[in-house]
Amino acid sequence: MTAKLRISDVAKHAGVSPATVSRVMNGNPKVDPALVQRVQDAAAELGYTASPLARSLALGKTQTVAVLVPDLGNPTFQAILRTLSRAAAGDGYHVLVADSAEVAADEAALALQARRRTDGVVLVAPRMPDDELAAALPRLAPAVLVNRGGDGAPVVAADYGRGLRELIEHLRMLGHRRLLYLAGVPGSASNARRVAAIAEARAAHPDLDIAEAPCGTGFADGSAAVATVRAHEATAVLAYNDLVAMGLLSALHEEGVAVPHEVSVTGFDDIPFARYTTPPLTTASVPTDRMGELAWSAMRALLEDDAAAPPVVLAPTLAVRGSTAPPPAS
Amino acid sequence: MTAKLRISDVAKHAGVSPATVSRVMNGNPKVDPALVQRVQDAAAELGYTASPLARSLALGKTQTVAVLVPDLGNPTFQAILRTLSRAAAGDGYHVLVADSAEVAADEAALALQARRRTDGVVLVAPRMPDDELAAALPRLAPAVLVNRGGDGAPVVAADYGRGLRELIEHLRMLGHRRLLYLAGVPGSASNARRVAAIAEARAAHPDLDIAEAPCGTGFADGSAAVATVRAHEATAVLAYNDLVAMGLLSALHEEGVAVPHEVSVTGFDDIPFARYTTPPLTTASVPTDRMGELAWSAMRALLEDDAAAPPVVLAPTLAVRGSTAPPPAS
DNA sequence: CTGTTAGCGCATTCAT
DNA sequence: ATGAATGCGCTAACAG
Repeated sequence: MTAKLRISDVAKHAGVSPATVSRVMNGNPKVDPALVQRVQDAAAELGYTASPLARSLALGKTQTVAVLVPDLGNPTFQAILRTLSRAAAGDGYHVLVADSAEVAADEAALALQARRRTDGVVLVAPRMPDDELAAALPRLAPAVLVNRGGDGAPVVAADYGRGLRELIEHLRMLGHRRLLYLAGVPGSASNARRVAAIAEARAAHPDLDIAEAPCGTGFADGSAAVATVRAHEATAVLAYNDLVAMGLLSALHEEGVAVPHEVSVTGFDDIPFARYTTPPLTTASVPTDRMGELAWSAMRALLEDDAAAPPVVLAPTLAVRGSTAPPPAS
Repeated sequence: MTAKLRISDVAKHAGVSPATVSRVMNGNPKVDPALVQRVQDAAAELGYTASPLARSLALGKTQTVAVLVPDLGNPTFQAILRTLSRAAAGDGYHVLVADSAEVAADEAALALQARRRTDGVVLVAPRMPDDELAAALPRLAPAVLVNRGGDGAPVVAADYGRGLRELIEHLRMLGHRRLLYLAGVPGSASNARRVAAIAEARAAHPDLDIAEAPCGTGFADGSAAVATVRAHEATAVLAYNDLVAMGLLSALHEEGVAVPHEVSVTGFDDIPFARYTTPPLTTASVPTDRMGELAWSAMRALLEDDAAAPPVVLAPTLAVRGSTAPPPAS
């Protein structure tokens, strides 16, 4: 009963040719209603479903897209994958995931490989150098870029610079003048945007003193940065992202430093856990769900409408919570 | 140069037959070394790579497995997907992901559909009823079950009952006698295991008073349970999982209830964020990474060794952190 | 060892 | 409107 059925089996059972069965299965309008019925009955009776594999080979389309992420453990990428996956499923597409495990050197090869089994690929925050990306893009098309610029592919990104600017402005309005930025990976595009935003803020507000310290992108990095933070005279800390902020919050708590009473802390991304830290984290909320949806829309446009979607840059929104407050009276 | 190359193109370029090219590409040992070289050169020169699609159709194998999860937003499933995906990639396999969005009624269909494009499917904590699962399994084979029992498929699971027992024992040793269990979804297998463990504990320790209250599985549920918790006289709360515990911790903090001084709280799963809550969460650490690896091993065994792996039940380990302490002297 | 033939399962010309 | 042939791109069985 679970034997593999071919289209010819159904054809015989219905007393028609394989071609007719194919037409019926694909809803081809120019078939005799009577035959349609007979074929459908036969198919139902046998429990037949066309082989997606054979179909893919014949049609040249797999109804599947690949999504390449640097790390499936990163909340931001998880959120994007989740919404993208659901949106794609809504349109009858499947998703093949590839995790480069943050090894930039493997990305291009992984993407190419995944692309060959699919109709297109979504590159989420690819870490590979610009020239490598530019070289790979033509071979990957149709492709969509998330959180990374590039030529030859629609882009869906968040405006990290703007997010940090708003965070800085928020702290400034609270009265903070001495800030400390805990940087992410030096080479990354996201970090560069933030650094640029800091430069702008300095120019716009000469009374603002913003120091920068190397840090990292995870809990442990934030936790380890506690010494640096205490050594500085800053009254507020801009963590690279929520993970770093959470690590810092945790370490600060252990050392008995009150947040936000003695020092304010901000994150970035607004991951689901951000609102449940102690105190709840003030952060720049990146609309990852929307990004996942838009990335799919862009891909679908390339796939079906054959038209490239215009670049989309989403503005993070400020989420003010308990980890920021006016600086201590001193 | 990016034109689609067929095997025949390489064959002509090398002056051999397509079959020979195929043999070379697949490392067939019985080919003249000279020809091997010529074919490899030709392939390299043209930049040829065999079409995975055509290969799949001819071989009847896709080198891809499907992973069905109830929710890509759940940290536990994310962790399993992550390690599973990397393990599979290590063996040259790809992963197709399907998210049922917690709609149990769609699971079987989704799994079947995904299975047709792949060589096997890993069902992670499927929510569908037992009879439906039993009916679907034969059609899904080869399949691997994670955190859910079933006939006809290798099982990789965590011993939730044991985890809760250890948590209870930990609290008992601390001196707690009145506990409150915040339950998950009533119908779920995971919840049933915990409830059974509670029954055992009651039987073993008559002096233990363990109440149960319906709650849920997310932050919001835990947060909303704060009223229930305060109404009870319990000195310790066993949250269904870490998310519930975090929501509760947060709400408790807002209401000025000191943890663990006034009340102890335990979680379950040990998600990455558990050690960064305030206070850090005492929880039963479920080895999700190991589970992802084992699930892949089981699948690979079915795929390549054609042998079913024996069921594996992993014991969670107690992670004692700051959210539990002896009950208040009262 | 190598080339030729025949599928894998389906969609789609092309005739009728 | 339907059936018969042809191709999608590759691998395997079969000769030679």
